[in-house]
Amino acid sequence: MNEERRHHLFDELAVVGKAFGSPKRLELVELLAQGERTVDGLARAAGMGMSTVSAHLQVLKLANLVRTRRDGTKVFYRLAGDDVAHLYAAMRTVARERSADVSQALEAYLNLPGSDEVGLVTREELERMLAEGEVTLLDVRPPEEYLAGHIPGARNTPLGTLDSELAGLRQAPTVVAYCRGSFCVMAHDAVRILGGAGVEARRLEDGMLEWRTAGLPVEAGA
Amino acid sequence: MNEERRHHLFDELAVVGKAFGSPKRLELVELLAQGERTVDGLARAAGMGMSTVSAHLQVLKLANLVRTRRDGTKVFYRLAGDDVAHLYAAMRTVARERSADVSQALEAYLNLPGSDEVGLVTREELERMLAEGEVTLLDVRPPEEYLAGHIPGARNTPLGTLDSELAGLRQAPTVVAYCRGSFCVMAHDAVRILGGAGVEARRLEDGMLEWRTAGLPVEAGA
DNA sequence: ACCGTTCTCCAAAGATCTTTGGAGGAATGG
DNA sequence: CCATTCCTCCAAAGATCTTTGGAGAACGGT
Repeated sequence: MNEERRHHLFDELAVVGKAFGSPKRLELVELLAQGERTVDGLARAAGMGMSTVSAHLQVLKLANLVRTRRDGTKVFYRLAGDDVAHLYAAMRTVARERSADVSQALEAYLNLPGSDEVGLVTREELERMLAEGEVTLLDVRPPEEYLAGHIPGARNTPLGTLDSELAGLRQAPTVVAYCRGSFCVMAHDAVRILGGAGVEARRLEDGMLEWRTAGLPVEAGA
Repeated sequence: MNEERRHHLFDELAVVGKAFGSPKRLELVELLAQGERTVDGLARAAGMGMSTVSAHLQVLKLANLVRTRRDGTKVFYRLAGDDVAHLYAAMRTVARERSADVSQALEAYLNLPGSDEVGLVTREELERMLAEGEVTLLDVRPPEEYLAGHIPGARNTPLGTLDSELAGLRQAPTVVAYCRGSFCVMAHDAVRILGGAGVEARRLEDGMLEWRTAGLPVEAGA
């Protein structure tokens, strides 16, 4: 009779755990950590079918990890709070530090051709550089994510548009690129592309997710 | 070709998530957070079959969340590190704060007859009381867990033995009881039992798990 | 009212997870 | 070297999850 209640408690707790137990759902959380998105925005970005995305979002919603907002025919999903982003980030960190499989998979994903880890910039360094105004900060994520929130002072230059920015960047002071976070490949790609075109660029060691969870200021809109 | 690598990364990450996605496994993690245990120690404490426990432990091991140590014919399992206990605690907190179902299930489990939440003691208060030596601190967990680590200065008085301690406790200064943590019912029961026998006891607001993850000193053995 | 858009819900097939008893492996002690 | 203890592995049944296409609901525009 009390045993039952304990089981019920852990059953409910497992609902939250299960929500983090599917790769597809984790991809969605990773995207939602960048800001709110519509269902088909997510489907498009993650390369999944709409029904599939919707089903996974229901699971996240049942676990109270996401909330929704309706605007016309569109439904926007967002994380239910900062604590959810924190939890996701914590899980990622534990996974990466504990599991050799995770860290290998991460390296394989990020270091596609070969390692180019010269000139990493820490958050603290970046803050200092921004305060002194001696940095060109590039947010290389897709525009929607930039609009939903970016580091104050950053300019949105999605990967596809980098080519047309080369001329300007050649004369710029220190160029620093960032993207979603430490599980995101875009800033790696950007630094590689820029380097190949003769623009020396450095990379922020992590990204927007970590910037947010560190409680640093975020700017939204253009 | 790169898409594949991303999927592989999230697949690996989900292995860790899935490990937290089963109620039985969460019960085991809750027990392991108190200290190392043998397989059948866990089976006994959680009321599960040995094969079942062993299977769940393999899942946790595959996710690198637990480690094993062999002593004779026995195999001891323990959490792989403090970060795992932290992650579990963080998940519990998010679940409790976000999900009404979890907090209701928790209340139903803890407040069995009715609420008796008078005289909660915070960690800070307890530290002060311990420093001034004006407290009788009761660890009401089973002996194995007490031996594996307890708050310095605590005396082990498992629930079943409380009756025989009543005489002594009536003369003791402030009595404070604690158990595993905020999802554990034993300290609630202890305060209720003591109160019913005319011993005024207070309860530490959480328990050993939170004490540990706060980085406070832990004493092992007798 | 009707249509197009966006999303949710449903049903069914396929995949994965959980539980179980029992066989088998590892270590110990006689 | 045999018996015992403690644990892991195996196989199979049952339960649960995931994915899918398509029906249908909510909404805005015409």
